[in-house]
Amino acid sequence: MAGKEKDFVKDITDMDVDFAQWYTDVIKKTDMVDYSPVKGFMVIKPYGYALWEGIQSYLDRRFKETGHQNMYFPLLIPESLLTKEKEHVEGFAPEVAWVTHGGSEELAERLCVRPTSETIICSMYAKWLNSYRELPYLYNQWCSVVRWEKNTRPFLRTSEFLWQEGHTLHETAEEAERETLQQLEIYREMCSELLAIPLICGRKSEREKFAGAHATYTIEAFMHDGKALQSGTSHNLAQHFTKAFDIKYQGRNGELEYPYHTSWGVSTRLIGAIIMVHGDNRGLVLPPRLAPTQVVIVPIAMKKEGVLEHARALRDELAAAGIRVLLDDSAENSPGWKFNEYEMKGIPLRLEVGPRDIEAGKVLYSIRHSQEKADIARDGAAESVAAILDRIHGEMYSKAEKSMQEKTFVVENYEQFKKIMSEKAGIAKAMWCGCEECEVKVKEETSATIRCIPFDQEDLGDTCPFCGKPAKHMVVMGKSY
RNA sequence: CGGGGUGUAGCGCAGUUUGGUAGCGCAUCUGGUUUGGGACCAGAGGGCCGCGGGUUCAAAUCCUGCCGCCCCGACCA
Repeated sequence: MAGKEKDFVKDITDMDVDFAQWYTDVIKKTDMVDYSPVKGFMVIKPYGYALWEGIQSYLDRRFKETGHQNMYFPLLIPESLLTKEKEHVEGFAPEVAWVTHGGSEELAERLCVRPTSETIICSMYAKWLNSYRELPYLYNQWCSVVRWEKNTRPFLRTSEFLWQEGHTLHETAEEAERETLQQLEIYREMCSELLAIPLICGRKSEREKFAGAHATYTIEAFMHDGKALQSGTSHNLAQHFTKAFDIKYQGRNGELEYPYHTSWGVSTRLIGAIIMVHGDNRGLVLPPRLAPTQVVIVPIAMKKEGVLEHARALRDELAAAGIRVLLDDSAENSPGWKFNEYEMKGIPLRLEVGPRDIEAGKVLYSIRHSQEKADIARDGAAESVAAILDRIHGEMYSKAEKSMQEKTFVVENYEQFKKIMSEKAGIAKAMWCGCEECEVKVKEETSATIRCIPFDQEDLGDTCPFCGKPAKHMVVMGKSY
C-alpha cells in the first residue's frame, strides 16, 4: 500500500490497527444499527434486519422440516417460577430485569423479563403433558430476551437481543441427546451453507455449560482478530427442569415418568460473526446466499443514448432468473461514489455497463471479497452471474477456513501458550486434564477459556500442558467475545 | 463495578490552554454543468455548545455538582 493511492474511501478505521473501532465504523457506516436512548438496547435498521430475516427464513424451514412447530410464550415470568431450578436461577439472576409495578400499583409478586424461557415453558408443559403418546414435544419460538449486560456492543452483546429458542421433550435420554445434536448440526449447516462461516463444534466444559444443563454443545466461530464467538448452542437438559417443574406423564408401562428435555438457540449475534469473519478494510462483505442485494448494476454515462435501457433490460433479466439485483440509476452520485458505497455495504457482485461495454456486447464485473475484475458476455448474463455468485460462496468459505487455520496452533507448554495469548489471540489446540482448577487458573492468568471439547478429537499427547497431569481430552482454547 | 476517552448543526470535528460576534468538512435545499473509483460552480437554510448551580460587565471557554455515550477489563449468547 505504501506509495500507492488507495482506491477506496478511508472512512473506516484499519482493522489491523483497531479492530473494535473498525467494527463500530462498519456497522455505523453501513446503516445496520443505531444506538437507542437506553444503553445496550439497539435499533436494528433495515439493512441489518434483512440479514436476520435471511437467517430466520433458512432456520424456520429447517426446523419445520425436522418436525418442529412455532409457538409464542409470554415476555414476563413470575419470580417464583424463575427460582425453581437452582443452578438456572443462580446463573441468570444477576442479569435479570424486573417489573415491579403495574401502573402506579406495586405488584404482589415481581415479574422478570425473560432472559430465556425454560422456566415459563416448563411450567406450561407441566400443565399440558399427560401421556407418552403426546411425546415428543417439538416447539420453537422466535422472540427477544433481555439480559442486563454491563458491557454491550451492537449484535455481539446487547441487553435485548432477537433469537429463537427451541424447547423439546422426549421419552428417552437417547432421543433427547439425538435431538440436541441434530439441532446443532442444523446450525452448523446454516453457517456453512448460508453464511460461509467455518466452525469448530463440540461440547462445553462443565464450567462453561448453560446454567441448569446436563450438557451444552456449541458452534464456535473465529473472528478476524483471532477471538472466538460462541455463535449458537444446543443443550441437553436431561430431567433437570422436568423434575424441578414436575412435568410428568404416564409411560408405556403405566408408571409416571419425567421426560427428557432439550433447548437450543441462535441469536442476532450471528450478524456480528458475519461482519467480523468476512469484513475487510473497505467495509462489509456479505455472503451471496444471504445478501439482501446480491448484485448491483452501476450504469456509466447514463445520459448517453441506450445506456439506461440496456441496464434496465439486464436488471430485468437477472431478476427474472431469481437473482436479487439492484440497478442504481440515481443521477445524484457519480459511478465512483456508487462503487465505494456498495463495496462498503458488502454487496457480493457489481456489474458495470457503459457505452463501451454495450458496443462490445459485454458486461464488466467486480467481485467484492477478492476485488477480481473481468467481463462476461451480455448474452447469457443471468447464467454467468448465477455461476459467479455460487463461486463467491465457495471462495468466501475457503478464505475463512484458511484464515482459521493460520490462527491455529498446538499448545506445547504453558509458557508458549501464555506468550501467544498475550501477543495476539489465537485458536489453541491443547490436551487437557479435565479438572476445573486448571481451567480457572488459565482463565485468570491469560483470559483465555476452553471454547469447546471438539467432536473431532486429535491426540496431541498424554499430559495436560497446564498442570502436567494425565490428559483426558483435546480442547480448543482462546479468548472470546 | 474499576480504568481510559468523549459530549459544540443530521453526521464527523475545530474552537476551551489565554473568557469578548459559534466555525469547518460532509449531508440537506435551489439552479446549472457533469458521470469508467467518493465530480464541479454559484447561492441558501440549519445551534439550549449534554444538564444544573456558581464566578464575571461578559462563559462553549473558568469553578462546581450531575448525566449520557464509546472503548478496555471482571460477568455473560
